[in-house]
Amino acid sequence: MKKAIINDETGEVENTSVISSITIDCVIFGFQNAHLEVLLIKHAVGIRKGEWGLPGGWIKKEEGIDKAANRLLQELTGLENIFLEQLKAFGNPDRFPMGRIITIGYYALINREKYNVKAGFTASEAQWFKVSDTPNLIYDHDEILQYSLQQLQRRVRQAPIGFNLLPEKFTLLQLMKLYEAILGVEMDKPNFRRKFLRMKLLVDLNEKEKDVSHRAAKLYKFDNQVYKQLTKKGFNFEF
Amino acid sequence: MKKAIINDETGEVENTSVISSITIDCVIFGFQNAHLEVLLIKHAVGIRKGEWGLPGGWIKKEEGIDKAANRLLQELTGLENIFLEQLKAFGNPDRFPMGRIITIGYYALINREKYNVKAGFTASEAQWFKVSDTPNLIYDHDEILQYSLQQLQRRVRQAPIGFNLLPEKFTLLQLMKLYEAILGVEMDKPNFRRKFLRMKLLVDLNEKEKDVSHRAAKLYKFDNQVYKQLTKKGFNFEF
DNA sequence: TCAAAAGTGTTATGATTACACCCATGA
DNA sequence: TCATGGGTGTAATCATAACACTTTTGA
Repeated sequence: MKKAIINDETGEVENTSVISSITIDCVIFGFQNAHLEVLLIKHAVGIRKGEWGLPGGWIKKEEGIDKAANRLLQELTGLENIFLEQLKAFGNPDRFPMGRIITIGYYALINREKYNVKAGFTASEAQWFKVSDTPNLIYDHDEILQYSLQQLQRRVRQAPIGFNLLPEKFTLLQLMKLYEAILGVEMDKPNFRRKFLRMKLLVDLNEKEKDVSHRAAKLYKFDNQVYKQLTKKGFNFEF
Repeated sequence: MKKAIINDETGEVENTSVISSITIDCVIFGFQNAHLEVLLIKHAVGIRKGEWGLPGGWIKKEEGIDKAANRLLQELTGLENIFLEQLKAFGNPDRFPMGRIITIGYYALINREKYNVKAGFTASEAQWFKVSDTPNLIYDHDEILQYSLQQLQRRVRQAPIGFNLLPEKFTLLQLMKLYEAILGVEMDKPNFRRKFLRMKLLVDLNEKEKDVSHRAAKLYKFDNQVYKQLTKKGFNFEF
């Protein structure tokens, strides 16, 4: 993590096994109670102590950038094989006040059910925030978060990446709430279910919800194999 | 340009006013004779002499990355206010054989009518290639080109960026050929014209083609102001 | 029996597709 | 007059949107 390597007050780099002019910052999205959330880190030391920012770190000299982002994510969450995509590089000359550092933004989509089992950070250091209700972030992290949201909204229409935010088994209403939360729109339940079922991307698990105080809904899962077979000539997730 | 700063044989950086671990590489697209083209540079010195690659260069210490990309583009083409967007960072540890250098990819769309007037490079150094018929490129530039094509195909459906490749005045068939070239599909002429005209994005110039050996077509222009007014709730350029 | 969400049905409207066909112009 | 592309018409099909309605379940 950043604090172990850079002196946050002088901006000097204290470890020469990394590339000193580039960092990685990662927007980690989760979905809970029909809300899109983001995992933020509270800075423990330095002049920015107590302020919130995106999790990030350095790239090792012999390490690819995707690999570095995966490593950081694994250090932070304890999870492997997380959905992770690069956003872009952010490089305003004044984005980091103690020196010229370009950062490469990533965003990850995680299934909060898995995350809760073994979080790598204590609650005081890392915390989930609703994306609609985040504190002011350090450096240009607000800009990176903003961009990642737009990117998520674009990508979720091009490919079925949203499923990475859901548990393996989910109901159609959960799926609809997910799209509503990401795209910030309201949808029609009957039309949504027909549209999605017509795509033939969901596998009916012949199971039902349990312990709900209303009619139990069917559970589905997303089958990536089926998707790959169907996706010869592009797919559309417009809503 | 790169050759002025880096020793291509040793990989040593001979200029300390730049960030030595990051470069910029730019895919410049043009459109001519119903073909999508890309501008490549022939390396004049070093061990890669004679091979083709993307135009690129260094980022100055006090310079933002978008600004650096714009500067490079202007040095190369003599044009200002070109459409330019970042692709992403490319950072495989072995992408550049003489050291660990991460590159930030950009792509630009230029109107070839304007470019031909005042090219910054001589014909032996810079040359247009059809994207369907490019030579093997140095380093990871084939990967960057490949990615930029996909990105162009995605972006052209989300926003009317394709117009940057056309002359200011164009016919509907030219526009259709552009979409066909970018997306690699065949389209139906009557349906295309109706669909595009229905969007109300084109301004009828009340002018006609000249010197064509068939019925002269109406000329249109794209009005970005109109687009911005219409684009409150997103637009769709699916074909 | 009520609330809450699951799930089905129906209809109007509009977009898309796949054509056939006529028009204008220079060679 | 022919080739070339410009441009209009039309009908079948499909997707979408809006909303009324029935079903299931636990409290």
